[in-house]
Amino acid sequence: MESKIFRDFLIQRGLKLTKERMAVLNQIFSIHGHFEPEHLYLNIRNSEIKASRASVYRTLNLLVESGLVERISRSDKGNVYEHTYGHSHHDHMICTTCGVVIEFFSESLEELQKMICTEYHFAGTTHTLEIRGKCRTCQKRKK
Amino acid sequence: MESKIFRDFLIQRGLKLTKERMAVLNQIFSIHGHFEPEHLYLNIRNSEIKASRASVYRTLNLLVESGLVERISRSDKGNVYEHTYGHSHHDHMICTTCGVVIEFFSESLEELQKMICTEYHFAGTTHTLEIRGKCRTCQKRKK
DNA sequence: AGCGTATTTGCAACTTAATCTCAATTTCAG
DNA sequence: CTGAAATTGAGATTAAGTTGCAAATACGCT
Repeated sequence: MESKIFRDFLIQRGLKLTKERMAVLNQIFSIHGHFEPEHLYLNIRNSEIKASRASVYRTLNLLVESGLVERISRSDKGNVYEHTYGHSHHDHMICTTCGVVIEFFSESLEELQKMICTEYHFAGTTHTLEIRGKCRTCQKRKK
Repeated sequence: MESKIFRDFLIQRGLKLTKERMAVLNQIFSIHGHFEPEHLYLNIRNSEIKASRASVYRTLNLLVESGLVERISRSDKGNVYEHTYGHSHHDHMICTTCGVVIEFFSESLEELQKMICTEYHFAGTTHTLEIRGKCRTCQKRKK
């Protein structure tokens, strides 16, 4: 469970498990899909246990370091994150017209990337692939 | 030649070809590889024909719209761009230890992405693939 | 359970990249 | 050449995210 992982991460670093940190963690794992820090902060403002903007950002950074959360892109309006625990690796297609995000995964793509890394003697650990274009709906809408 | 392309782009949009815009264009195409807007601005400050920061940023956006320049990533410290004219498509491996950027291209990777797009009924136009990890040198350096 | 201390919090001030405002200047079609 | 429309530069502004610091809190120790 994610809170156990986070707790262990904090202990191992000599950090403390505060209610604010738990509030941020819970809020993130109650969100389905992607989120922006500001949106996250607003949700927390309206929840039972609150946390300041500073704490939200600080906790978010800790969560990224712990590996529970990943920053998946930087839009013109700040970062976009998603939680990765219980959420296997995937890449994104982003519609430049309506902004919809389609998640996809391809084993062949992963394999191919591994091969390319080998070829370049590069020890790849993570990657981000973002394909931009038009989603099915927006293609139709275009006269 | 890039200045002709830019000129045509401007005319087609009813915009004007100013010396400041040319200065930005020339500076960008004299840079080999990647650049950051602030760095670009500083170079222009020291060149023959100068342009203000505002003009540099405005021109940069126009160049991206014209397709001559591409924004390849958003680091913690702002955006990174590169010119694409006379510079065929490629992706990047970024060493998380020393920051070196390795450019690579794989036809199979491109093909595979096209297939995936078809599968998802997505009309992909551009993509960015960034593989992070350790470069050959940093792997060796690691005891 | 209570103590002591190192960590954390919240607030507001700050930082940094990038955009905007607007008066003065420049481009360029006619 | 002329004049309308676009552009420029300087500085103000915006917005995301970070930081300093005094007060509050978590938690190992006894």
